[in-house]
Amino acid sequence: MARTQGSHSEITGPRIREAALHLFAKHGFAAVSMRQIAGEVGVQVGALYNYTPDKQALLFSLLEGHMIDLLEAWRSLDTPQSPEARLEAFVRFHIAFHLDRPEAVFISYMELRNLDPENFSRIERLRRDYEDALETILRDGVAKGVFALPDSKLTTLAVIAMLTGVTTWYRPGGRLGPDDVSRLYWDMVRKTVAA
Amino acid sequence: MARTQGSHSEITGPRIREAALHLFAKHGFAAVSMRQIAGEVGVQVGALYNYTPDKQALLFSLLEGHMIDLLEAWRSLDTPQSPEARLEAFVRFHIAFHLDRPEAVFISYMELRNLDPENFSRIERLRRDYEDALETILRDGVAKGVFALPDSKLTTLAVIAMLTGVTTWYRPGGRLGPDDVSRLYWDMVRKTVAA
DNA sequence: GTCTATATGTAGATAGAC
DNA sequence: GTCTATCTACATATAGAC
Repeated sequence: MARTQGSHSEITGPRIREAALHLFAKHGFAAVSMRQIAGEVGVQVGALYNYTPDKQALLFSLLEGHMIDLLEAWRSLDTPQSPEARLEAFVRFHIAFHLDRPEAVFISYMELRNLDPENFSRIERLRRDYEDALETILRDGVAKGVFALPDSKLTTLAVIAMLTGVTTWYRPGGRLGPDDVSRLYWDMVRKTVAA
Repeated sequence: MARTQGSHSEITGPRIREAALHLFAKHGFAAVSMRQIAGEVGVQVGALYNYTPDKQALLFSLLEGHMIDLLEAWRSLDTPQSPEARLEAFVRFHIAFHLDRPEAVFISYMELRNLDPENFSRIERLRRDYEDALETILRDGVAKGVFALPDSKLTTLAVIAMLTGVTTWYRPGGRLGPDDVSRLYWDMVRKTVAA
């Protein structure tokens, strides 16, 4: 799908990122060629290098963008006071955010090993920041006596794994809608941490 | 690391599978070349094709072997009568089995999309068999009134996601040993399904 | 900013000697 | 059963014209 020559800087950049996100999610970073990405966008392969220095930087930028979006979205949310209400807000936020961008979630878990070491560290730092948000809620609830958990770090990781797992089976138009899913997961989390 | 010529059929096959498992887990299927696998084993690349018709078949065989091992191990376990005891047995089994072979677990989740469609279906069928084992326990507990869950399929998937998540952070010699981990996860699962 | 052409390397898989 | 040599295809990335 080659395109006639011309300058399209404002739209080509985002389209490259979208195409890369889509293809990386479907086939995996290593299995996707720059030519495939170019083909999906409708440009020739050389044009991609006006927008990214190399393939690795393109992957990193997608993963970093996703983590920054996640943290920003959570921080800009008006969170309630009580630990229970804050935990419920976190559960519902996490599910809604993740169901909204399954491809970004997918590559953010799957393609970590294709990052070079420095890029990997940066993503891990962002991930830890997000985990800390949940752990803080849990610790606070324990301190106030409304939650009971033997190990706040392990519970944090277990809850996030459980919630993120929703993206492996959820399909729009399926038996359960997003609100059903949020409610059911919140039920489970609530019981898990209950005092 | 080339090796002098000679016949080693009894040992080369397993060593190829080990090397492939290790390299696929570390770098990803698509990022690993047949030459790398041969190098790790200490043979030349042509020799690999005495043991697998192609790279795809090698991946499938690793994933299928893992799922069959998992199902066999669970089925050969003497499971108790009561739903609570059976659920506890499942949780402890799942964690012990998964902590024992982190690389096979890892590629079994990460490399599904690199299977061709028919191979993918076969692995999915085995995975569903395993999920059914847990769902049967949960349904039984609900019928007997000892568990309360709004949706046995969703709870099945949530519990498996939570338990399998242990492989993403567990490291031998870390703060928590395998028995600690099993106990803590069992605590969480028990509360989640409690009536 | 995009194109075409290309440099350079490496991939999966096979053939035939030993 | 393994080796060496090779076929064919495709990879990332760059140079220079438009």
